[in-house]
Amino acid sequence: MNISIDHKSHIPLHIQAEQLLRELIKDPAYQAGKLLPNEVDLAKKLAISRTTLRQAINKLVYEELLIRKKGYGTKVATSKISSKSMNWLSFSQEMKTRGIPVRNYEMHLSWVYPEETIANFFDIKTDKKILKLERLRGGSDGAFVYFISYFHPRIGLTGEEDFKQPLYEMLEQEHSVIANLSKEEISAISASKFIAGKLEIDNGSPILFRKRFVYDQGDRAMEYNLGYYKAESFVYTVESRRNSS
Amino acid sequence: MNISIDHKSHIPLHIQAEQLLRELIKDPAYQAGKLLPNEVDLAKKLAISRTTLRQAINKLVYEELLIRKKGYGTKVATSKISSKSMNWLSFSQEMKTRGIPVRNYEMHLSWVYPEETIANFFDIKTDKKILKLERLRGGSDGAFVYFISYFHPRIGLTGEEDFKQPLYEMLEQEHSVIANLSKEEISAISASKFIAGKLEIDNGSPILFRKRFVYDQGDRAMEYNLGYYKAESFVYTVESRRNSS
DNA sequence: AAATTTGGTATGTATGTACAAAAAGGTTAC
DNA sequence: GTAACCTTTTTGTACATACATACCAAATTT
Repeated sequence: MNISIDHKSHIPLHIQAEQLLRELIKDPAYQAGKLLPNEVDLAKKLAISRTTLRQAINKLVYEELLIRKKGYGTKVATSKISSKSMNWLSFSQEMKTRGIPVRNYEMHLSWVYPEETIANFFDIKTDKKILKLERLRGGSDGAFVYFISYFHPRIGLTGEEDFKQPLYEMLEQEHSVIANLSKEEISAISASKFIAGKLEIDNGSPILFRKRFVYDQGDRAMEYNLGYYKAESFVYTVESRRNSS
Repeated sequence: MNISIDHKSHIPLHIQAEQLLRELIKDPAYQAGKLLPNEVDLAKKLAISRTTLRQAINKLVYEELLIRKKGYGTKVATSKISSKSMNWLSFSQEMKTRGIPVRNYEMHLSWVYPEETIANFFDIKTDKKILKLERLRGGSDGAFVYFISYFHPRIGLTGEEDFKQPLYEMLEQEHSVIANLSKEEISAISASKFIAGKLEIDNGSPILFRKRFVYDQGDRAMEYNLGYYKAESFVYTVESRRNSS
């Protein structure tokens, strides 16, 4: 076992050291809390400089796999963090689980020149129009969310699709595009005049604002979505668990 | 402006450099894609070594705020989704990853009879007082969040603990209670008079409100936490992936 | 005009060195 | 006993230096 460092390899030493460490800390003894060899000794043993070794250790420290303590040593973190277990739901599905029937109050399709941020996200130029979908949606007693979606040209949307059925199902069936990864930013903002008008609330009322960056199976940007939720009517829930081992 | 490095300060140079960079890249010119000054020049200008500067840059690269290209330069990442999907972070940790030093503006401990909802969550009676911790926290330029925490009596908090250090670390070390599961509800609300007063904003301003139910390793309720975030100052990020793999 | 070479620039890799600061454990004095 | 001090161990901070490698653009050749 006991892999070692190959100085003649074209693979950088700190990368080799990093991989070596990853293997090393799989040892139950280390998982149980045993201290790693100290930096100076380990560097000597691997025949690399302390600086190079630290480069490797630092990476694992950043990933919260290792914990270092000055004057004490380095050990494997007791429980690493991962907050998967996520709620990957479209709006329709979200509402269904809440038992609320969805209604579309307004729908508007248009072709627009993308703003800078969107063009950057899609990695396209700003001189080519893309499809913009706006929807005012809610339950039986009124609208409570305004959505704006932009789609990557790669998908090949014509604007003739049926946007009344669940969006992601349609994309999957009609265009073989599967949403795979979503990065979301949730914040609170004041309602602009436009949004306040749509949601029929006072100007400046609190809005739960959700930006959503959606990627396909190849982790390529596919949709940029903005959601403006009427304050009282929407709660975003997140469940995260620490997983030891 | 143009902050510089204080060699006499007790704050490590690479930390100073890191904060300086964080400020620097807020400049719209850099956000637009302009290249940062090259390492050698910048190090010279700041009167620190290239190694030290690289330490700072590396951290931002890890956070996906900066992108470096060999033979080309360093620029601000285009879609700066603040990465790190881990919503499992204590407030102190959250701030640390953002490079904002935490300050406690107010702290108040009290023993109160739990409200119905809290008693239900903890599965206790309402006639026994529990510990309530209120904290007004923020950065160097003002408070931006008001926290209210209730703790399960099982933990055995006396109120004499040091609540200035990171909460979950303290609980783990002093009371061997490890937070394991967290369910969160995020919504937007209007600031009540009380909260508006604490955060020094107008009555009715938008607030990002986070309810947090925290469970220990045995999935037993341990903390009930309410967070009122000043609107502009906090964005909640979530990253979720469909697991078809 | 198009393809290729080359040089300049910037980051990437790697080492050696020195001292600082925190933690742990042992020693001494009371 | 135990509190205060000292010593050792280990990570933290910081610098100077050298060469490697990728990217870009300008000069050169085809």
